[in-house]
Amino acid sequence: MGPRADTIRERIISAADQLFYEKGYEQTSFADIAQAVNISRGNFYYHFKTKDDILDAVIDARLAKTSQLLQAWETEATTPAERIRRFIHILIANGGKIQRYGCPVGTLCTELAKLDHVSKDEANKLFILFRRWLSQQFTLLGREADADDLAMHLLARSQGVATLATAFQDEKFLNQEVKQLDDWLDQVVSSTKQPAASVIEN
Amino acid sequence: MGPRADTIRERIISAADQLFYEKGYEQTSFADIAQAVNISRGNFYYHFKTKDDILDAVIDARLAKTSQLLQAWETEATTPAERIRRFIHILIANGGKIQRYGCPVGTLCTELAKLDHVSKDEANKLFILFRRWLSQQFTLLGREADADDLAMHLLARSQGVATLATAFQDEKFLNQEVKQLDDWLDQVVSSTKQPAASVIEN
DNA sequence: TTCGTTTTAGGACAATTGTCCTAATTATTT
DNA sequence: AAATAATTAGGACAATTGTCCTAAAACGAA
Repeated sequence: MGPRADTIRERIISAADQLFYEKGYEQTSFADIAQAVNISRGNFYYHFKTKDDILDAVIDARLAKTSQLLQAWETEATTPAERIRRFIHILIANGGKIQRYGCPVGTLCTELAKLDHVSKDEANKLFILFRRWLSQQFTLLGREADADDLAMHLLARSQGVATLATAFQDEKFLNQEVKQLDDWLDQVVSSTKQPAASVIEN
Repeated sequence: MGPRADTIRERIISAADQLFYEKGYEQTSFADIAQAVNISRGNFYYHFKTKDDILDAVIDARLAKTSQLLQAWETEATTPAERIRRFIHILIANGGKIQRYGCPVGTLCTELAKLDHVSKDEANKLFILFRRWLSQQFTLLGREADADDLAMHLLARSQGVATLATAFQDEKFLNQEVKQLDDWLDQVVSSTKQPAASVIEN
């Protein structure tokens, strides 16, 4: 495959990734991507046969990047609560882009669902990735019983905040909701008897 | 305006409304709408000059329909808490469609935001309509201080549930989250001193 | 250099897009 | 019945879409 770090193929994927996010998948044309990468539209076919192929490559890239991010959080943050908080705070870290373009995961999945696109399940894997990871963190927190429910709940809350932040472009609201999520997490932590790590009995 | 109940104009708006919801605005063509209404593509121009004109008409129709719905809730439900609960439960009432196409308000606003469409502010009025109405109900509940925050919070929660319900097609999750919203509302009510409405005793 | 492979640019292709015009057909009024 | 207005169908229009072909250029190995 591509050992070199900056192959044309990777530059195409990177440009498509950004454009799909900012303009949406259907609204982004071959011409748009070609222009962004500075290659001719004809040459495009050499690297990707169809537009769907690009989409799949972009989703794969996002999956890899997300996987990497989650892994980094695991090494950077020592406690599961801290890790979950990292997730919550991407709402602020990416606040500017979210206010302009929404959540990259949610908006893509919603668009593909409406199109009934063949790759919609592939895109949903991005959600699944976060879901599994969050679920795992809640389990480590000692909430194995409802870890997945908590993960889904947090995912939903984040999605909702992102959607309204896009519509209203309201940074105060965004910060407010993040604070509430922080409080919610604190409550989950404090209402849990004992972290499961290194604990013998439940 | 149109006194007759089933003019071609209204049938166009109705068909466009549905198609915009199911396929998205950009992904819906003149041909799609013309076929749904069973008129020729050429004739279309007589009723609407541009596609943007249809969008504006659809948004206006949705605003009117939403306004009517909220007003109906006000007469059907006597207490503000009951009215807010009506809002929460559209997630279940429209559950099937939401799982397939997402929330009609959220998905339209997000799409228009990404397109940076001229009518995006017009579409956002749908959100504003709900926001104001919910805020008013929370005020009646006796929460004038944070009524708007509560309204935004509830809006966000609903949007998030809708987005994940679309991605995961999970009815159990949807019902679960609605129950949590119900509980949340109960808590808001019980933590409030006195309803402001003309009630003598609670 | 010469050969063979990789990569490129340019354009053809049919289909579809939103928009717009015109001639014919209805419907309404006189 | 005649005249006027409202509504329609059909198609033209240029632009853009995703896809695909081919000939030239760039490259690397011999």
